[in-house]
This record gives sequence, structure tokens and C-alpha cells, in this order.
Amino acid sequence: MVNREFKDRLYGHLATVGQALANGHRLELIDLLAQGERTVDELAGEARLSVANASQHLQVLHRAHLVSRRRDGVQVRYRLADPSVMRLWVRLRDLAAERVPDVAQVVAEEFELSDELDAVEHVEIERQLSAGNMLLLDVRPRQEYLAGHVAGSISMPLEELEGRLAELPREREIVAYCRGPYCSFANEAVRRLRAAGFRARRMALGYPEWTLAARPVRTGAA
Amino acid sequence: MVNREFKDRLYGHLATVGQALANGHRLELIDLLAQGERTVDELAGEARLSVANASQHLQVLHRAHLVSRRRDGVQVRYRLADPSVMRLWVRLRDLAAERVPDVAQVVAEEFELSDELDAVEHVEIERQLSAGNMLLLDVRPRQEYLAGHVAGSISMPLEELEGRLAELPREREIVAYCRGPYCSFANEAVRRLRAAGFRARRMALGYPEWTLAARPVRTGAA
DNA sequence: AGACTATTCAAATGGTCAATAGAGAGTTTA
DNA sequence: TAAACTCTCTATTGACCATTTGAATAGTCT
Repeated sequence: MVNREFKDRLYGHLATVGQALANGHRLELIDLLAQGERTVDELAGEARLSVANASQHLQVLHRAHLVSRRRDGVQVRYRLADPSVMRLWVRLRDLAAERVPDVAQVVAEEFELSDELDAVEHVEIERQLSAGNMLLLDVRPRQEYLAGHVAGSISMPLEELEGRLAELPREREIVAYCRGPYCSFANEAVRRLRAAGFRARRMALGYPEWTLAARPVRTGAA
Repeated sequence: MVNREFKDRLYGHLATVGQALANGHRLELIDLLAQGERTVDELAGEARLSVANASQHLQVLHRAHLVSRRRDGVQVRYRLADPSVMRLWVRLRDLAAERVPDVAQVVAEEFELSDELDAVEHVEIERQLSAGNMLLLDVRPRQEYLAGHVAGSISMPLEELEGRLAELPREREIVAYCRGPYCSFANEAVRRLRAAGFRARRMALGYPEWTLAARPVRTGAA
């Protein structure tokens, strides 16, 4: 076969992208970067990695052209190289959730109560939000809200929630969202809101999926 | 963080899917299986692997739930577990082609003439085909044609092409398709057809992409 | 039983990962 | 300007994992 060498080189180069996806810590870093730009230090802290270790994983992602970086003073800020990277990651994640029993089981154990949280779909959120029937709460850390959030949402990180209950309406339904379907911030927020007597549900997916669906977003403070 | 253990397990299980994609030979096997069901022996032959080695790679893909298999007499036939696997593979391939310079370069070297082959898009093919202005040629091995082909296409494997030129029309344009954008069967067919005086072009993508676009397909002989 | 196909095993090789120490690069302080 | 400091990257090490090969084993059909 004359083009055996071509195939070997082609599939070999394609495999560098696959290799970048072949480690759990790197997938977690991609998931974090799907929320927005981060420094090495922040990523290491969130993923419970040493800075040196996080840096090495980020080099692998960078060599596979999945992330880009820029120096900002003494820090280096990483981001996903392209929206298509987020699409690839979401597809991998969703395929695994659907087809790999281990993934489905781990998720089911952690989210056993999520049915009771009445996850709300994107379409309904846009409808109720524009009708003024709903308050949308971004319960991620503030930094992520500033980097980008659903248009019309209010930032209320989980740590602040208990102290700011007085700001919330009792006549409107409250919907909380966070980083994605497997992030527990929104679940926890809904639990606490219901315990305090509010009508609350969680958004089915998270902020990255909202952006992928090309729905309206804002950056900076509300 | 209370759910650190959950995250480690979740991302760890997700990484098994990534690991399955982390080897060039396995990506080639997935690409072959995108054409249809294959035995271990056939896959090993096409990918230039020993049967034992191919079998081991297929075990990895099977453990990641990307392929399924069935015993057929003395043979075992593998197939992609789900259309979503093909979508994941296509997305990985296209992302790499777009973002990884090594991939782009290897493809450019091999397909330097492809601009001259006037690749035809799906939409135009459906239009011209139903109008009777076009003959669509499936130049993959016959077995792949039988496993599934574009509705209205004719099977003419590359080896048979020279001997069957008399069957082909000179008043209609001929479009050849094969396994995908990086498969060279169609390029080669177009070259030979033009050399014999026919009007010929290649389809931009291949059979797997046609099925993913939910366009009409047939199985078995024409 | 014999032929054929696929899987498993064992061994050799080469690669990946995490941890540590230390080197660069950029900023602030003395 | 130099020194101290912060953040990030690199080099090295040892443990572990991935890949390939050839031989042995298991399963199926005739």
C-alpha cells in the first residue's frame, strides 16, 4: 500500500489530541477552562494538583493545541483554544455519560436526588426569564461570573447565599445554575433555598452548554 | 472539598474513553469501523497490525464501550457501538485538522492536488442526482458498499474501474466518493476517469459523513 | 480430530505520571 | 541597580502503565 506512511503519520498526529484527553486531571482542567480563562495557580488549586504538576498537564494540552495561553505580568493565563474544543469535550463527556456504565453509576450516586430538583431546560428558562417570572442565579465563584454569565442572571456564589437570602424574591421562582450537569453547586443552592422556604429549581446544564447553544451572555458585573 | 472523591472518580472514568482515543492504531480502527462491521482479521489486515495486536486494541475500545461485537461462526465482528461514537471521532478528526498544524501539513502534502479535483458538497450531490445529471460512484471495496452506501450510487471498487469504463456515461458528470475526506480512493478514481476523458469530480466528504448528515442510504447490492 | 479465528499470556521495551528540586521570567522592594 | 519575591516551567527520579511480539489457549465449524 503506497500511502501507508501517510496513514501512519496522519493517525499518529491525530492521536496526540487523543492523548491529551487520556488523563482525568487534564479533562478536569479542560472542564475548568470551559468556565473561562485561569492562571496556572488557580487551576492547580481547583483541581488539587501541585503547581508543577498542573503546569505539566497544561503543557500537554498546549502541545495538542487544545489550549492557548498569554502572559499577564507575573502570571500565565490559559484558556480553551477554540469553541470547538469545548464541543469536543462536551461530546466526549456526554457519550461517556450515556454509554459507560461506570460514569453513569458515579453520577447517579452523587446526584441521586437530582430528579427532585426538577432540572429546567434552556428553552423554558429563556421564556420565563423574558416574561419576568423567574430569577436566575449564578452560584459559581464570582470570578467565573465576571468572565461570562447568562444574560439576566445574578451572581450569588454559594458561600454568600445564606447571608443574602433577604435579597431574593418569594413570589418568583428561583433557578440556580453552575458549571455544568455534573457540578453540584446548583444542587446545593437549590437545597438551601428550599430549606429557607423559596421555590427553587436547578438548570439542567451549565454555563458552558449555554454558550455552546449560542444563547445570550454577558461579561463583567451585572 | 467534600466531593473531591466524586470528581476524581468521574474524571477518571471519563479518561478511559480518552485513553481509548490516545493511540493512532485505535483511531484507524475506529475510522475503518465507521464504514461498517468488520472481523478482527479484516481490521488487522487493513491497519497493518498483527491479529493479536489488533485484538488487544479492540479490547481497549470495547472496554471503553466505543465498539460492540458479536460472534459470527468462527469469526468475531466488531462495529461502532453507537452513532455518537462516529460523531465523536469526526469531531476529533476535524478539530485536529483545523487546529493541529502537523495534521494539516500531512494532509496538505498528500492531497496537494485536491483543489483541482473540485470536491462536491452533499447538497449539490442530492440535487444533481435527483435531476439525473450525475452518476455517483462508490469506489470503496465492495464489502463496504454492501454494508451501506449512498442511495443511488453504483459500486465500482478502484481495482475494477479500468476494466469497466465502458459502463460509464460520457454525457453525465461522474462523482466518486469513498471513506472520508482523507481517503485517497476517490482522488485516484477521479484522476483515472479524467485521464480516460470523462468529466469527473470527487465528493468532499465520505460515506460516514453522509450517514451522519442523515441523508438517504441503502444496503446490499444496487 | 483438524482447520481456522480470536483471545490471552508472558516478556521486553518504551512511555506516562507525580514529586522534588531548582532554574527562568517578571515584578516589587531596598 | 540589586536583591527579594512570586509565579511558572523544566529536569530528574522512580513507580507504574502501554505497546508489541510470539507462543499458548479457547472457541467454532466441518
